[in-house]
Amino acid sequence: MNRSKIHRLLQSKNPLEQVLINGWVRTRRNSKDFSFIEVNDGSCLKNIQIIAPSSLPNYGDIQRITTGSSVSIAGSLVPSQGKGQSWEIVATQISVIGPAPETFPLQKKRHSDEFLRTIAHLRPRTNKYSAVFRIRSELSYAIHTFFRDRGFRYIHSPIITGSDCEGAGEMFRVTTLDIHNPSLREKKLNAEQDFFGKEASLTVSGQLSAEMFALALGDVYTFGPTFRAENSNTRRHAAEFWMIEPEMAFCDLAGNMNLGEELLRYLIHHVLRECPEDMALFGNFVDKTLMDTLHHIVSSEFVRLSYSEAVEILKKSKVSFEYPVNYGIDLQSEHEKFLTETHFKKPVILHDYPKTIKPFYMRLNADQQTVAAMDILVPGIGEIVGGSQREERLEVLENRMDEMGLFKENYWWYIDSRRYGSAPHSGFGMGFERLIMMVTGISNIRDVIPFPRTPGNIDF
RNA sequence: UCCCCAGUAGCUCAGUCGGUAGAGCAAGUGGCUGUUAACCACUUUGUCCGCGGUUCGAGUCCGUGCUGGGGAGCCA
Repeated sequence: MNRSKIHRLLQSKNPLEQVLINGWVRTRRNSKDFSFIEVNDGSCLKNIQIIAPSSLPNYGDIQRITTGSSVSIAGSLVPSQGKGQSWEIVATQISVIGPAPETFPLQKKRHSDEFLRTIAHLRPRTNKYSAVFRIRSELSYAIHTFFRDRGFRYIHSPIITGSDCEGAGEMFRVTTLDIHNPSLREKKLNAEQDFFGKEASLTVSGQLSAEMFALALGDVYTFGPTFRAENSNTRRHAAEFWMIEPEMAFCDLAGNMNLGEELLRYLIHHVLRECPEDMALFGNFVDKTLMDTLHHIVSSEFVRLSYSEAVEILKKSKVSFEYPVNYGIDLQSEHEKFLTETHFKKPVILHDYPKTIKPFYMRLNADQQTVAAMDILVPGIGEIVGGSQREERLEVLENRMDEMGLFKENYWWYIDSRRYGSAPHSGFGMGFERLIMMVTGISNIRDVIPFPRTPGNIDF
């Protein structure tokens, strides 16, 4: 007999004579002539109720099945006589595959997120975390669908990079040199002896690679792991996270903003439609306002505002910020929060920032003072997307790099793309975990990634 | 890295004015029962985060370290 997923059985239109399920026991209750066992197999949020009649040969063992045990159950799917579920399985055969002794840490009660983080290997067996990771999977699928439908190609940009300064943050060094080897230590380690013959790091962004491919395949995107060695200790930062980076040739800043807005709306719409049960859990137990917030985001246009307009609004707001607002200074978290959560109460796309606070690759505007940058800010999360139109003019790019004191030799290939058939192009990076946080209402990034990596924490 | 808060039973937490520790859940035993995080009764469980100090006496006060959380910066 083939194993059925509980998700399918619960959607059944008719009783089924012979079914087989495998899964993990969530709870068990004894009754007079039988035992109720609730089994979850991860295929959906719901458990299926098993009726284990006392006539089963191993009924004695069945009455001692503990929460967390894995079981295999054969029987028939019948309409439930009790309230609370439409189908249940009357078992004809039950076997315990792997028992869970009483030290099993997950109880039939609510646990704190902090405790569950200490047992990250077991937390996907809870309702909330299984829902998070089903949604994470569904969002990944939707991202590929979104881009494929629009003719984008998926590019696998390298994880290990030799570009020693991509400008997006501190990098993790990659080396095969043995720091425990005293002879090498005495000789002083140097990169020429190393695997690649020069310094190598984990990527902080696939953008530069994606630009090269956009200038060949037209519209491309990357979707992969990204690494930042910043000593960030916040609920919004991880040392290893996933990022989606579309890059479009012959596309300006407005087109870039359109794509970012369209992508966010599409993804929210997708999970609301495809994962209603899991989403209801977050709406009920994580954030009561989640559904209203998401429907609002899907149905209303994002606000588009230039940096200087934003500065004006903040100055006129009469709110006493801890950090004063002034043109030329990057906006602080409290300012972004005011715009998205108090003033507009919806996502805001800020664009055209002063060039002094943005990286070299962003396209210089005609005013010579601002660059064609854009950030999408959402309530509760802050920056979820950061992007720009790229500087496609060779001389302007080289001047900018000189101004900012970069070693152009390290970027020879990047600059080369502006020498041969250069074209206007734009793109952005979207933090995948921040997207999941927005969609689920979960407030800590450590709870939306299977095994989070943060400063001082690499267990599991 | 900086600022603030917390750390007590397996989990979630209470512990008053400084007088050496408690509840619910879990676990164990028995009962009841088409039950719904079942219910009822009884039972077990402590490096009060570590180290040092003040005190006749510290879970409680002070110092320090560690761990966790929130905020800031960096950003996605």
